[in-house]
Amino acid sequence: MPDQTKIQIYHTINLIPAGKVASYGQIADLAGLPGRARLVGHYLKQSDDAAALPWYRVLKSNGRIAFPPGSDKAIEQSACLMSEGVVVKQNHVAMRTFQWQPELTDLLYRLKY
DNA sequence: AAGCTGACGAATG
DNA sequence: ACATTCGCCAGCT
Repeated sequence: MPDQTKIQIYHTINLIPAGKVASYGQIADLAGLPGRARLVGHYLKQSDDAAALPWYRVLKSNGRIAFPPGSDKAIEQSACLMSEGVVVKQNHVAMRTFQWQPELTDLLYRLKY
């Protein structure tokens, strides 16, 4: 039996739309695991591309990339985000404009009608 | 068993 | 914007 919480977390990460980002804590919350941000990082690390997850869309709550500036991973993540239209400057993203907001976007969509 | 280490977060100075 | 402190807890010494 696979770990249920791990599945929940992977599933939630898969819901992040291209061109948007989410924080580790946000993923934990949406997966029903409030306060477990570190667990998200933990499972994301061990996943190692077998799951084809959009790991690069997950950032720290303050918009910073979780890797040291200039590191291979940081550069890779930055490149992936830029290719989706997310503006990355000095290892950080403007959460105000790029953070995924599920329920709010849902509301805006309904309000069109 | 006890301590440390994290792809973290929020609050505080 | 940066550092510190504390909360969090699965996995490894």
